[in-house]
Amino acid sequence: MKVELDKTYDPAKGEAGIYKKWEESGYFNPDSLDLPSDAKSYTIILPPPNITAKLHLGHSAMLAIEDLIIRYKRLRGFRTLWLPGTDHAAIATQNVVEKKILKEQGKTRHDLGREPFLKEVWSFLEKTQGEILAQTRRMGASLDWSRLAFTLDKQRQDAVKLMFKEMYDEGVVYRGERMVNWCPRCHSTLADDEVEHKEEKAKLYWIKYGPFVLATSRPETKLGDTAVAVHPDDKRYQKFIGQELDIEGVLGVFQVKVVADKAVEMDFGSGVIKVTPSHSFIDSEIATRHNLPGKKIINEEGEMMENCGKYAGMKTAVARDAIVKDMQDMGLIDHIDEDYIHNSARCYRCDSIIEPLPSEQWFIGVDKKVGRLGGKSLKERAIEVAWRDEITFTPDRYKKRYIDWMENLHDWCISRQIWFGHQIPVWYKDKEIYCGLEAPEGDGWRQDADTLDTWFSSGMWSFSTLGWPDNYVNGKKIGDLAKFHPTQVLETGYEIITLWVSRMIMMSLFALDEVPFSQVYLHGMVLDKNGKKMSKSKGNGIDPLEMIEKFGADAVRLSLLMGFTPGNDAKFSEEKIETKRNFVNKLWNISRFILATIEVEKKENNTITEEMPGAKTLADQWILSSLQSTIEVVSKNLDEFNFSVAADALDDFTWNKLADWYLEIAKIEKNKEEILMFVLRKLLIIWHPFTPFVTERVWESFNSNLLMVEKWPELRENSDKASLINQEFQFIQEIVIAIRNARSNNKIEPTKKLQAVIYAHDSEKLLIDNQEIIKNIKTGIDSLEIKNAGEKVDEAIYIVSGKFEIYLLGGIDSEQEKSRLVKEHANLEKLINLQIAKLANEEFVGRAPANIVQAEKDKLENYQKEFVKIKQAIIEL
RNA sequence: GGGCGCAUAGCUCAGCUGGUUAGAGCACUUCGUUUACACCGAAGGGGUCCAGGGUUCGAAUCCUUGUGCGCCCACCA
Repeated sequence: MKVELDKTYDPAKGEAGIYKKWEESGYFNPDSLDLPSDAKSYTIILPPPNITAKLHLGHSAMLAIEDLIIRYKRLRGFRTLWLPGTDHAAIATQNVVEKKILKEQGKTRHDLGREPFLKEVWSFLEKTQGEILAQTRRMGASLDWSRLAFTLDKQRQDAVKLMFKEMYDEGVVYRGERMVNWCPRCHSTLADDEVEHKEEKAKLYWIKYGPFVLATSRPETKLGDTAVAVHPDDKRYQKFIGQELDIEGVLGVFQVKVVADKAVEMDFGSGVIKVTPSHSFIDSEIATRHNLPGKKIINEEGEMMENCGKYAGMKTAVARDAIVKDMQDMGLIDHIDEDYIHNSARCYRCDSIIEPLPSEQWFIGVDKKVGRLGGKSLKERAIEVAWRDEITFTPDRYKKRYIDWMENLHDWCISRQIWFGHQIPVWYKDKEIYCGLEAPEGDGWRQDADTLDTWFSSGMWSFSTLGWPDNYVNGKKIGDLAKFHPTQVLETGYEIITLWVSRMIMMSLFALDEVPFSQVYLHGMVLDKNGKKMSKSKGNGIDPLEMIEKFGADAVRLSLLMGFTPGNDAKFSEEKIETKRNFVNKLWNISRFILATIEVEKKENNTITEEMPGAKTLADQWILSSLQSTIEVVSKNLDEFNFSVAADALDDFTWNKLADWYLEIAKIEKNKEEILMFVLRKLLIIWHPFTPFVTERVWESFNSNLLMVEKWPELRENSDKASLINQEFQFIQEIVIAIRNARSNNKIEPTKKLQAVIYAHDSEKLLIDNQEIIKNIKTGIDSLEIKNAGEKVDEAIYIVSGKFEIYLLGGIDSEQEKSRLVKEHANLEKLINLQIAKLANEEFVGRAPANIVQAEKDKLENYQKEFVKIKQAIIEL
């Protein structure tokens, strides 16, 4: 039978059906793959998207890359597992839902209360999670849905509790009163890397402070001052160091001590700073070094506390104005800088100004030496595995960034005063404290109200998804954990190295004493066409679903895979997707043409063979050897994560070699069914990881088995013959292009036939063997004479190169022809002079390798030959 | 303040360990409905590879300085 494909590829027509077919086959699940028992595993755990909103293009890029890797490895015979999941994203989700209920119901979470609020959160996330999973399927992601996980489902809750308890028992998790980043809006602590620093203009107040004048941007914190500090080497203030001073303040006179500390910069301001140990990180450190008391004056609401007299209850910003006014009345303000630029710390989720506060919180001690880590700390082990290349980074510059960041890591504050998340598994009763998986027996126990930082649970993602702790018995991995951990590669965005990658490494080392993955591949950000981050508020985003509907999932995938290099951001536009849609259609039409020329019977494993079909002509040999080297290049670059390079090579083979040349030749030489079929099969297989839908759809038109689990073509060295074949075919191509060029140049009607005489120097046989190609492949030659050499032909268009001479009869436009020859002549003259100069340079001839010098000599010789002939032709014209 | 990245055709980018007349796609010009594809085909125009200096027989490629843009980290009261 003949297979007939539609004239243009319509992605909408088949994508959903194909995805369903894949899913129903069960092959997304590695347990269903038909593999030898010793087949190696290849695992990627999907970075779980936050359930705060539906997916954006960045997620699509991630899915395209990971699905590419997984499909490639599956075709290569690996036991591939790509495990899906979503992230509860504690604080982010809570913020979104808080905004939602405020808008819809006019209520805060406190109006609702903990349980009703959490109910709202769960119904919200059910909806977004559904959207996210649907979008993921639309991209064609071959994820094992049977292992779908959520960072806050029952299994993960159990894992988190146990992890917390084990860390608590080892003393890695501890509770302590420390300075924390406090977001008054979220009413919670934040980790250091959840704080963003934004440059902005503020006022800098120069205030009279006892014998000093000093600068501060936060005069209201004066109420919490317990010292002033100067640099130990500052000559101006030597005599004050160690003194107790009486300072006049808005609430009366108070005492401060003068201390000397190197943290103070002499050149900034007046070189004197007021020290507010309870509301500044730097001041807190100074206070610790000098044993200074702290005085807390701002509460968790961001309000001045009762100990602030008449300012009590005011928000800090209000109190600041009030205090400044009072100080002015008292003559305590020296002057005010109105446009002082400084960095303000803000919450990465709600943009509120961060208030540093002392607070009792839970921490992970990254410097705590741990028995199970061989007496080393989490930090030490996490750095060590990178140095030893137990984990490698692509691009490798991120290894340094990772290590730098790790080395500066402070203890990680993990408790959050929000409701949505893993509640801390600790119970209190009077002075007693209990950490465990369940509430302790007996009355009067009260569970810690706080929840865990979202990165605590996502840090466990590599192994909590694979069945830890159930699959970890007496220090031995069993089940999925044994089969799939450590995973092979973590593919994620570089912006998340510190937040997530590092946490995963520490958590896995602690729980299993092994790395979570052996490679980290980092992709860049998808920017809009002006190079700006896409964001909802800017309205410059592109909705992936809309693009899929318009151009198809394959086109969207290709547009995110090509033109992206590892770790670098890339600009993106709808036009780019459009060009990829065009390519997908080209691939479809190549298939359409081949299938239309061939009788095929739809059957299982349709005539697939590792044996190359016999090549009858040069073109046959050429396309087969090109295919072979393309397979090599694509495989190598996929192995090295150079996805764009791999796709470029495939694109070049498909369009420039197969479609533009071989298919045209097939129309001329005929009887190529076997080779066309062979090439089409291989082509569909190697394109499949990039464009799974269109390839599967073509495949299913003549196969009853699935392309998805086909076998990747074998790699073999291209024979020495390949380079000769290539050279010979290129020779034919040069002649064809030269003839077309001459036609175009002389403005010859496309339908007008020409006569040609070719002097082939020593390649007469080669050209005669391929004369049908030369005559018919868009060259319009009706009679062709080929000889090794011969007489000049009059009244003909003359084309000369180092390798051949062509005379074209029947269409000459003398003017055009002359100007073309003159141009060519001038160009050659330039080249010849360049070569002569090069070869006259004794140092070049003396020092450069002999083969390079010889090549340059040959080049010159060829130029000179052409030059002479062209000169002659111009004269005669 | 410390670190990293980028600078190549109008646009988006390739150019690995230095060696053809520096490439591709889009855009542009001319021509084309020869039945796979106009989401196409053929031919063509377009670049002192950011600037200065250095290494080398030879530099877009290596070193150095500078300029411009972008990012990360730290942070100034």
